[in-house]
Amino acid sequence: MADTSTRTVERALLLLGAVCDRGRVSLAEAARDAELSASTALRLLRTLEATGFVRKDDAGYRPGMRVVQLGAQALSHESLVSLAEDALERLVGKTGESTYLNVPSHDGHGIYLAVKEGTHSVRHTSWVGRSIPLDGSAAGQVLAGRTPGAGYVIVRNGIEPDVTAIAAPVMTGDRVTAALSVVVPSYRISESQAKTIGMLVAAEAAGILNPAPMSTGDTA
Amino acid sequence: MADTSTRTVERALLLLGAVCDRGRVSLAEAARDAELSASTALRLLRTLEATGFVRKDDAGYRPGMRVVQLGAQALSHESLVSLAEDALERLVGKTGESTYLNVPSHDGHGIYLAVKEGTHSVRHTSWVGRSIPLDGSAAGQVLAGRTPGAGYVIVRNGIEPDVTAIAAPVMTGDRVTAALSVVVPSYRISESQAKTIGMLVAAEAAGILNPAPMSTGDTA
DNA sequence: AATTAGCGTTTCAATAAGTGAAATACAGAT
DNA sequence: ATCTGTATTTCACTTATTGAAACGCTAATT
Repeated sequence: MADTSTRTVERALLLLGAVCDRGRVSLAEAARDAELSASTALRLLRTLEATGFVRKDDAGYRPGMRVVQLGAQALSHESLVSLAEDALERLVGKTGESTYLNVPSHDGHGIYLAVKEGTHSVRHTSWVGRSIPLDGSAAGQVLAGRTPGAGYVIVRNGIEPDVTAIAAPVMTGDRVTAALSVVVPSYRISESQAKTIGMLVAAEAAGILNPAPMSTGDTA
Repeated sequence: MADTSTRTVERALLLLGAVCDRGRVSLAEAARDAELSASTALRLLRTLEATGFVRKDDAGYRPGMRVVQLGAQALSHESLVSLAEDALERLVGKTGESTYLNVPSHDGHGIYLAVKEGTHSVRHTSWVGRSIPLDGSAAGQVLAGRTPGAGYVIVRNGIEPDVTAIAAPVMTGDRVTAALSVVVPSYRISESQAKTIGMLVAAEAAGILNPAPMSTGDTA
């Protein structure tokens, strides 16, 4: 078990994660986050800096261009979107309603990263990349980490009148990466139907980054 | 200065870059790309895998969720979009036309990641996140790496009739990260005007990830 | 069928490389 | 003037990384 890991690299990546999580950290904070001595953290952060994965300014360390670049590449290529599309497809199949994948964008907004339109002739419509305010939307609450114990959020007639949005978090570890949501014309859905869909969405959302158990194990 | 780096980490990040660059690599390819011995590459890739930065399937290694996650975070926070917005602003200022930042999306499409509308009352209009086919569009050619020596691409009446698109690549090293484009109603622009704008766009695009020398230095 | 070529993987001894406590310097708060 | 927290450097210790070599495997090649 121990020989599969490379401690130095693990630590560096941990540090990178800490920097990206917080957006901006001081050396001491990062070191505490990653449980490293200041000197080690400093050395590793410098390596990350030299490779463009973090940038340093007066206030501390911040995510670097390389992260953005690789992230954009990966995000584009497939990954999240393609993984989510399966889930979106299934949700449309089961509900007939329009389904969306949202990620946080800048400044209190999120964007629709993937869209799968519903099959009802009266349905909610949006487009990939549309920006929505996080405040007051179901997806927004989810992305803000304010998902109640049930695992999903229902917002009736929030930002958009006449529609009910049901969203659940796509998690990576304990971070919310994206929100999966179903948006339904309010007149068509009862409270209990909404809850049923909520559980559906939550289940699909949970499966996106934690793929269902497969036979291919990491037996090593 | 050289001792500020941590070789193991550098190598791991190099490997990560190789994986993300190609989208999917075999161990041997990655090892060659990073100029590492197979055994070292394997060990490092396993660490990256264990931390979620790469995933492994039958076909090889691919970018992992962590990359997507951190990338999305960083990308949202600011970085590419906010950096590009300066350039977009300047282009609108100089041309009066709508300007866009495009990144490759999945399956032969790209999306508008940032938009700055022109000031003319008759102007091209689109929205953030709109998906466009890469094939036949100026941005598409740029994103596909098919930018001619001039450094920009002009497409007249391509996907959308009546409009002329002028795009240039946003590079990171030798990779195309995004495309910066200006879209103009064709009737308003001559061939030579298009070329002038082309050079403008190319210059702005070049500056986005290779910021121009500024007075605000990182004096360290 | 036998052979070659390439890949993924494991092993292991050599040593290169990372480690962290301690010391230094600095800045702000008490 | 003292204290607390930070960023940084140094250095002896030794752990953890390294890469050649060997292995088993699959897919072309002869």
